[in-house]
Parts: sequence; structure tokens; C-alpha cells
Amino acid sequence: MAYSYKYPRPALTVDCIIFGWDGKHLKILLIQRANDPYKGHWALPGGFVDTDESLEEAALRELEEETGIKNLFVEQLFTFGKPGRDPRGRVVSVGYYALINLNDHPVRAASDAGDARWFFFDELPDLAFDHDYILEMAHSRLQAKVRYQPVGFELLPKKFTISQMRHLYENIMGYEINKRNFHTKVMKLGILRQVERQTDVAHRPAILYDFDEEKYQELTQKGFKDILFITEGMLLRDKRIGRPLR
Amino acid sequence: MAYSYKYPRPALTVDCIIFGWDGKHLKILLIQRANDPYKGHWALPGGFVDTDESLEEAALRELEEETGIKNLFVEQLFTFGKPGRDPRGRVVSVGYYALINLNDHPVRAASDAGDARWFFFDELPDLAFDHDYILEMAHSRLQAKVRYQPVGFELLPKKFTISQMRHLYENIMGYEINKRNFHTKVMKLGILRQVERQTDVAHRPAILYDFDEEKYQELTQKGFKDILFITEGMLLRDKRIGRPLR
DNA sequence: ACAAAAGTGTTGTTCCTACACCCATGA
DNA sequence: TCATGGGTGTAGGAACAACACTTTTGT
Repeated sequence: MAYSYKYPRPALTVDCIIFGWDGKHLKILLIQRANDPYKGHWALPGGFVDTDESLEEAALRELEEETGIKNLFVEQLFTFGKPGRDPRGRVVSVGYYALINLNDHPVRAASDAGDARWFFFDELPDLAFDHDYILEMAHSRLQAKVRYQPVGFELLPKKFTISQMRHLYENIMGYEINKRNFHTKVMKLGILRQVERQTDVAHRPAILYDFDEEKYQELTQKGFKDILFITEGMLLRDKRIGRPLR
Repeated sequence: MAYSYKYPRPALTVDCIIFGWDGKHLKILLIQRANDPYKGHWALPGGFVDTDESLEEAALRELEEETGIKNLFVEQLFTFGKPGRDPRGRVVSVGYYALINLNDHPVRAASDAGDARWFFFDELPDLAFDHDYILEMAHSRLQAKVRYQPVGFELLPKKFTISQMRHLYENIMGYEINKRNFHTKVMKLGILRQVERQTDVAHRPAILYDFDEEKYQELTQKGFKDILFITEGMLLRDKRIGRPLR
């Protein structure tokens, strides 16, 4: 059975850019394509949009089908529609991205795709289609977002130290961050609750915090849009850490 | 002749949100629909994407066909794809927005649409489809953008006074702005060139400036992302001017 | 005692905010 | 001279940037 229309229509797909954090490294979730085109290549999870679901629902459905991950908060990134980006013909794709803590979301080998795996953000394979471009854009967006919103709580474990948080930010931004000033800034926000202390570490034990969601809500509502969380001078630009994408 | 596909495909359209400035008011470009659905209603200019053009090209083409306006810099806003947003069936729409100076871009009565007109942003008619929602989103985006980038030069005439610039920002933000502090901030950027003086006004003549594009480029490249152009305290929130949308 | 990482004190500087005030023009 | 809007001075405080320093643990 076929569906016909008076005018030609592009195919519509969604692609998911899932950033993960394992406590040490920033990672990206990729699937190995089971079919042509680009059979065997790694790609962003995603697929065609059904007629009765919203774009966001499509993104979440495809993600679950291909990787087993569900219940994410995704955010629309951009829509990619340049003719020629897919060898099968005109395909327009809506990108969605999300941030998760790796330990909370195990990846299962999926049915639809050959394989699903986390890759270090620094060591990505060549991707199918224009997915490397999409990924680059998602990363820029993440960097921009992180600067003026203290996000990253989705990525961190429930209890975390300021150092862990700083380490995460360093990996996202690609630069070392001034320890003192980061600490001051985070504390001033007042959205962390001290819960306990580290044990069994060969140095002064760090304080473990959790995230006070109520206080965070208050902040966002009172329009804290003019706080820049990561300021320019906080980044130690000389000593570059991590590797830039391409 | 018809086009058929193995699986159903949503139709893909683009919609254009064009903000205009006439020196006094913020306006929006709308067209009157010539055909059903929503025949006779006002709507955002836009239409179906052809198979061989990019999304941005489609937006610019539709805009020109329906309003005669061309050569704009448009920026992608968001993609709207909730089932049911169009009574004709599943239609996904990519929104593009742009800012222009009204005097530079005359609107001609267009062939494709019944009529094209500028509306005061404060006095919009009920719009077709979910276009009021799209417009609201575009306005939020404009407000956000304007806060951390000194845009608005597309909207202003070639020579303008600081007051005119402030007036524009007040209309975008919906609040009065502190005169002194706005002036200081603009001057500190160093992207304005003093060119001449007003004449024939019943008060001290203002200095006319133009926009130094080179200096602006320098700024953007050196990453001035952490300057907030419009800060929180600069907005005089008590004395609300303009009316919020809806 | 030492290494290692956590966490704190502090200072000069810039930026923000909120005022009050003066200036130049046409009527 | 007055009304009108353009433009400037400035002071207190908050935030930023940069640096050195102390603390607490395991080995």
C-alpha cells in the first residue's frame, strides 16, 4: 500500500543528540546503522516521524527503540534540511538533544539498530550523513546554554562535590576553570544543599551537595537571566584541556 | 500527476515572522489568506517547501512571493509539528524570523496571498493556525537575543540617535529603560560612529550616529558573549510601557 | 612528613545602579 | 523664559579576576 500526494513531500525524521557524563568524560550516544545507506557506520539515533505523534514524541520513541533509553527531557536543537544531506532523497531532520547521567541510564542492545554505544566526545568515529555537523552544533548549543544557566544537574549524580561539578563544566567548555571563582559563583547561587562528606579519599574530604530544586525554580522565575554562570575570565584559556571537535 | 511513498509523510512548510520598525512602533508583517482553511484570516507569510530548495530558501521565496520583500537575513526559530495544528492534516512548519527597517522594505500587494500588511505588534488580529503561538515564541526569542547582543541595527535607519535606539529597545522589551545607563552601555561598546547632529528640533539637538560594522565584527570574534547588553536593573519594571502580547 | 585535592582570604578593578544635574534648541 | 528632550557627573555597592594561602585526609 502506498500514500500519494499531489505535490512531492520531503521525508521527515528526528535525530537525537544525547550527551552523557560518567564522572570523568563527556560522551555521546551513537548507534551502528543496520541498513543502507551508511550500513555499518555510526550515526545519531533517530528515524522517521509517524503521522500521529509530535516531533518530540518521535524523538523519544526512536531513542527508546534504538537504545532502550527512555524518560528524558529533550530540547529541540535545530532543523536540518539542505537538499543532498541524505542520499535517499530529500530528508529533513529535526534535531533534539538531552543531557543524562550515564549511571542512571543503561543502554541495551537494541532491535532496530545494529548496536548502541557511548563514545568519548573526544574520540568520535566518522558519522553517517551530516551527523558530525549536527553534533558540532549541539555541542555549541550546550556550551552556550551552560554559560548562562547552571544546568548540568541532569548530568551529575544525586550527590556530588563542587569539584565534580567543575570537572564536568571543564569538559563541556573545553578549558580549565578557575577553581576559586567557580566555587564562589556556585555557592552564591544558593541552590546547593550540603548533605554529607566524602570518605576514604587520600586528601581532605570534599563536601557532598545535592541540588535544591525549589530554590532553583525560585531563581528561574525571578528572572536570573542576567547572571552569567560561566564568565569569560573564569575560563583559563591558555591551558586548553580536551580536544576541540574537528 | 501524484507522488506516492511507501509510508505517509507530513507536509512541510515554512513560516516567516518579520519584525519591522518604523521609528515609533514595532510591527509584524502578515498576509491575508486567499484560500481555505482560514480564508480571509490574517496569517504569517509562508508556504510549502519545494523539493530542491533549502528551508531558508523556501522561507525567502515564500516571503517574496507573498509580500515582495527580499534579501533578508533570516534566522531559524523553531519547528512546530504538533498533530492537529493544521486542519488539512499533518503539517510540520519551520519558523524563520527577521528584523527590518520599515522604510527600506516597501510591501507590495502580492499575487499568492490576498493582501499583505504591517500590523502594530500591540494590535494584532487573531491569527490563523497556531500562528499566535509562533509569534509569541518569536517575540521571546527576540527579547532574549537583544539582551546579549547589540542587534537592532537592522531595524534602525542608517543614521540614528541614541534615544531612537533606546526607544526601539523599550518597544522590544516592553519596559522603559534607564536613559543614563543605556547611554553609557552603548557608548562603551565602541561600535557607534558620530556623524552629525539633528536640526530643527525644539530641544537640544541629538547626535546622530552610524554603526561601525568593522568594530562590531572585532567584538563578536573576540567573544563578547559575556557582555549582557540589556541588564536586569536597566529595565524600569515598575512603569510598564507597551502592552504584553495577549 | 608528604602528596594531593579541598576549601578560604583578599585585593584591585571593573561594572552596575540610581540619582541629580546641566545643556541647547524652538516657541 | 519656558518646555522639551539630549546629554553628563558621580557615588555606593556588587561582581569579577587573579593570586596566595590554609585544611584535611591516606600513605
